[in-house]
Amino acid sequence: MIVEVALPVPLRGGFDYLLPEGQPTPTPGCRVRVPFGSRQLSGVVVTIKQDSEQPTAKLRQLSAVLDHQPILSERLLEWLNWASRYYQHPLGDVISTALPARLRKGDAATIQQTCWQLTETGLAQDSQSLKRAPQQQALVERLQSGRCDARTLKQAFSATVIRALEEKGLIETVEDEYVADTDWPQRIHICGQLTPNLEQSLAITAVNNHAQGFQCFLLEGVTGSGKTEVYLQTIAPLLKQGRQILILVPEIGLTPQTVARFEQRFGIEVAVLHSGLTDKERLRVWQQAGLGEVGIIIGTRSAIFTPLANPGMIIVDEEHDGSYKQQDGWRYHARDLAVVRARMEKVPLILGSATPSLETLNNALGSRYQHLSLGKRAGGANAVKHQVLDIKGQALDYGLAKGMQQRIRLHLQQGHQVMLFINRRGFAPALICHQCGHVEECHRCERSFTLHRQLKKLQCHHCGDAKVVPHRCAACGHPDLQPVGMGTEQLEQGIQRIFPDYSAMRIDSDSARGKQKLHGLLEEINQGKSQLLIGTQILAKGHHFPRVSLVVILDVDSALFSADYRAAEHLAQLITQVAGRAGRAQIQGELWLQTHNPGHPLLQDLLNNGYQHFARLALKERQFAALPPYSYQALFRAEAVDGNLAYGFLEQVKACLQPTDITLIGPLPALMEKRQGRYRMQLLLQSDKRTGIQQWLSNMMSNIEKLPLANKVRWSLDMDPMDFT
DNA sequence: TACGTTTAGTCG
DNA sequence: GACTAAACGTAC
Repeated sequence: MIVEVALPVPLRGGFDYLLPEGQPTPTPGCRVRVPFGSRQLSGVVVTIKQDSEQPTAKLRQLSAVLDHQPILSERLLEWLNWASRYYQHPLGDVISTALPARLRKGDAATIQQTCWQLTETGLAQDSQSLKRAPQQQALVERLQSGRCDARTLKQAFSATVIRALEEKGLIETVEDEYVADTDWPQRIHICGQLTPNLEQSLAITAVNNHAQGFQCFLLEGVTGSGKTEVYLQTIAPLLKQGRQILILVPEIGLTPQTVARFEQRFGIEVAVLHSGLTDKERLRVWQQAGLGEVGIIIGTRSAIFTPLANPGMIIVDEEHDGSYKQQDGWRYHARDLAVVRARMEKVPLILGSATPSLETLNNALGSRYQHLSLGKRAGGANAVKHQVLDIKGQALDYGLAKGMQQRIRLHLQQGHQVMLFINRRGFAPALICHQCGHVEECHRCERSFTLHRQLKKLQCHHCGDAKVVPHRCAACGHPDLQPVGMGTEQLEQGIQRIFPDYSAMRIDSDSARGKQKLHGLLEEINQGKSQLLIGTQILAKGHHFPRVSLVVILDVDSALFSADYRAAEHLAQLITQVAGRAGRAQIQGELWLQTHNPGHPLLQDLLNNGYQHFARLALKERQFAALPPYSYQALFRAEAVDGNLAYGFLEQVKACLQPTDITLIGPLPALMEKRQGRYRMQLLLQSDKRTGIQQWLSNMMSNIEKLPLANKVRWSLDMDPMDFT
């Protein structure tokens, strides 16, 4: 018997081991401990086979089998196998990212629980002898029908009763296998269900009609159109059947309110997976979900790996959100993995967004996904008016044109709140010497340091390096150092100067360090403590600001002319999301964009015709330029202290490619050419057929790994890259 | 020659 | 990725 094991090492393929005599054969999905070089590693059994391609002499024996039951179901294992091939990432590493840290380290996968049972004397004794202690008598009688776990017993009997019987030697504790508690479907009690409007009804019916098999839905609904209500009503019948629902939300969107809404509607506990959990808590949720003890699991990106005993549906909320893409190690996209998982589990998948990604929209328009639209804002809130302000040749105070200042004042005087967006943290993005023009730069990234006045520091936003603000120019020694450009800190200070009678609040990742703090600040905003809100994108996600009537985006030009072809899409999403979160029925909301290019066609289209129309136009542009989703990309990244090595490696990769239908672009320097002291190069593969790239990669990856420069540079492959920094 | 440091190669 | 043995460099 040969056991093939996937190990958490950056090497392709499994490793074969011999099963020691007398050992029970582990099934695929079980963890095992194996000798690997000079150390012991734990991995997961992938297959059991009769013979190995390796010479038998080379094979070593398994050290131990860690699980009696597989911790990964056959289906999950098959899914991860697919993912490993699709992303061209080693299976061992894929499996290890999919497992909770505790299981990776080899902790027990089964839950042990403490149970009470009668001792031998307890069994022999007649319970009538305890007549004078009715509680104790009841307890003994309860245990006569079998052991009972400590938690349940504590609910029925006081600790004193238990202790008394223990001291009498009638009962004792014993460690026992945990029995899953799966009666939550009976506890479901639907409350507070809203009457759906026509569009919501249509969407709910459409999903219900396909609830028993795989079907992918795009639920495109403007903010406030009641997407959540559709989720709630489509999952209700599934939950009642005891089927589990997995919900993915963006990192920033996982709020206690979201969780509370699901708990209130169904009256059952919702399991939550987010970055704040300890390893132990995370393992517990993983186990509960796998045993079928929880009906609803809400989590961020990595929650897609949660096992489900009886899956009913997967929902990816705000599917366009960038946080679904893992940006290091195995660069998976949780939304894309969700599609494949739903297909394998034979359950429906809902992708929800007010501003769907062009990839998803394209799938919906091409009928691969069923397209459901919610166009009306529930509760009759007015649509926010979009307008542009041409700032060509205008004098700006802290980035604000005079006309804009007047408009802001108008809204403030009406007692409303005003929100200002700028895409830069800190005080100023650079510090320049007024005498010689020298700019303070991070030597590891060759980018200017951002000035943080509050922290009294210069900080590199690319590597996190920080130093104290110098008093003199490092080049000429002159003390006249001036900030250039503007960030949130400076805007806050400036806006306070222009509007001294109103209070300003800044919300960015500096001021809102820590999740709790962000929620606190958002609370304060909605209580009306500040009238002027200054922030970065962090403000745009997941929160409503009913008192805000005016939103200003200070600079949209950088996105319109970015080297990243997705920048316009992301800007449009930001603008639409922001507009959707401001204002309410009684207040006519306004959104203003300051730009030097008021006539830009995409901007005009967005303003006049809304995101839906813009997205279709942007898709046409992508099609014309043969960009995703009309072509498929894979990106080789390489970095090294010596830029020539990174370049040379990618040249070697390029040389592996025979002329085929794959277009190669590069090697080119990354958009951020140097980072943390390393030069970064990229080689982009593009093809109009996904299979073309896939085939070439699966044939070539092992050759690429053996290239002479492959272990001299740090390199990685990014399937469906989302950014080119 | 003894020691610390970098590098190439391997892992079943 | 982590580890080891070999190669290399340096001090005495």
